[in-house]
Amino acid sequence: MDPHLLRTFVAVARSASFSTAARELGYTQSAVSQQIAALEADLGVPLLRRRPVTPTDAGQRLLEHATPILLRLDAARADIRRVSGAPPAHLRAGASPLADTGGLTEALVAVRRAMPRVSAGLSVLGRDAVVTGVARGELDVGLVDGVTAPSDPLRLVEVGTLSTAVVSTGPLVVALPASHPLASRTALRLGDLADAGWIDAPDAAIPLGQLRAVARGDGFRAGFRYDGAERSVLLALVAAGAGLALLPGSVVRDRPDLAAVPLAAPALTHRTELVHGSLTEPAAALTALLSTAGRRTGPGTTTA
Amino acid sequence: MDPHLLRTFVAVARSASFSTAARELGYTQSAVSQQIAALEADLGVPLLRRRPVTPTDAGQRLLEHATPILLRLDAARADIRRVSGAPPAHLRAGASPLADTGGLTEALVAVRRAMPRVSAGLSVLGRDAVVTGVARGELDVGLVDGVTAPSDPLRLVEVGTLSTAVVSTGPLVVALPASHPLASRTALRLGDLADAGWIDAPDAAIPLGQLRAVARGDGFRAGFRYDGAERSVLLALVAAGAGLALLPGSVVRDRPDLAAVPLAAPALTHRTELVHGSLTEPAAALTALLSTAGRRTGPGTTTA
DNA sequence: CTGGTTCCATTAGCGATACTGATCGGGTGG
DNA sequence: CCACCCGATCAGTATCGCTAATGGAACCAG
Repeated sequence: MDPHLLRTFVAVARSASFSTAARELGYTQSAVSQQIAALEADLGVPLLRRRPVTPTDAGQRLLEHATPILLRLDAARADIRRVSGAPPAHLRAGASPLADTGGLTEALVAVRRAMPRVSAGLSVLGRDAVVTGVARGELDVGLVDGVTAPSDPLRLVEVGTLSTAVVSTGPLVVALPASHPLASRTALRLGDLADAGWIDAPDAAIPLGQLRAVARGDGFRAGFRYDGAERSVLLALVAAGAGLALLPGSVVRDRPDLAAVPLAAPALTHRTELVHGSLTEPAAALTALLSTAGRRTGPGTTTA
Repeated sequence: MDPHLLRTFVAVARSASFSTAARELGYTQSAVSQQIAALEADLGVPLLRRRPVTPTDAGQRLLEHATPILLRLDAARADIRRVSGAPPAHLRAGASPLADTGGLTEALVAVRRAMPRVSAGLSVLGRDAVVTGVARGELDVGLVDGVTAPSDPLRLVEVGTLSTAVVSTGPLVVALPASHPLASRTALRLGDLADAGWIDAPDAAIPLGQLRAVARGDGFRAGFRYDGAERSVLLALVAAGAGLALLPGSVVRDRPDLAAVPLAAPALTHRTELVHGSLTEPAAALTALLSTAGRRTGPGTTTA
């Protein structure tokens, strides 16, 4: 179970082709074939059906493990690189689309003022991509948002020794067209809306999957899917009656054709958390500027 | 970052000796020396100080990653073995000392009656050992107990694709000597007891570390440590005034020299959860007998 | 100070490993 | 039925990773 073999196994399974994977990885087709054979010999089970190339049950299981293992190996590398070597001259931040970046932008600018030689960058990415980016060392800090009960931590992808700190929390609102029968309510219960028509907009609103996980209720069926991250487009969809959307209260500006009704029950808040590994020098300056609320640390970790 | 190298690195760091680790692993000392050198060359950093053998900062970081990575690799192996190959003729269960094994013992016996050819076994282990044992495939099912807010899952060691199900929940009680001033109370708030003298008995009572993590309060200092798992000894210690202990209500039998006062706040319950990977045939029979309450599944997993 | 001991590093040599390039064979589509 | 695509297999070779032997530093006893 050499990581090398795992990596090519993942590539083969993803591309459903030995030869394509070989080209991707810079091997010959023969090498890939032998690597897969070695893996199968080691585990004593066929992992792939050939022609067409499809994972077997065992292969599927291995795939589910391989990605996190490879991620964790990268994370270890990145972690070690951070503690050794000179402090880097850049500061790369990542944020999920709905994260509260208010403090971050200011802090980034402030760090650049204090350390003019460091270049700064900010990328907006999916929630998981932010966390894995930080783990891999491609980002120095990440800002991730999500929905939880007020006292619970966000449920992030587990990658080991990352620290988190709460940056801000706020209410959630249901966005409805102004003409909707519930638009005049002052508060809404989620249970009443399980059967409403929702827009599934993973990048522009709270993803319905996350909602189902937290609310434990089933339902929340998507009648419409929006794959962009543009908030104004999403709100236009809501106004046009494509469905409802759950959003952090802070992002819904007053619009005449929309109503934004606070969520009353269950008690859920929108929260953005700061994620980072052991801090490089510029990143430490940044987090110092951001750390207002109480610090918290991932399981099995201590904050320096 | 071959797992092979990681494994010997962990062994060397643990034993603080190249030669001892070599003997443990069945290598020559030379091989171990070369493996460590290879790892250091790969990462570009010294991982160990020699004479005496001590991890450097980078080595320490690597150690924190290596154990979970190796565990996860073992878990992948075990997972694959479970889906392939004949159903095993044994059923190995593990349970943490305070887990509610009431239903389990009956279920084990029932499975043996239904499938006379399977041999059954039960091991009482530490909480983490139960979870890692299940992950590694050394156990087919595990019963783990812990303390949480009523609607929260137990915070288990993260090893990937394990499923969990609630088996039972119950109240928590504070065990006090009968002569204690608070012994006559009908309920106690944990906040009032942060500064009391506690007995830290990780195997015989709720570990104070878990208590601190869940209650978010600091304090709960240990005035006395008991490393056994014998409940009667712990209760005798409490009666003798060595300190307080937090226990699941169900395990404190009436004793004249003891009081067991329910915990009123914060709202915490004692819960035992069933942990398992994909189920072998006998294990499936067992869990079917145990699954009364609602099923729940770990992040990133689906229950079959 | 000296000889012995312990421990890790280094080197030489050898067997195993893992790659490339070429070839084979089966399945597919024109 | 032929051409082609794709994965398996084989031969050959370079590299890797092990053992065995040796080297050198630190430590200890006398």
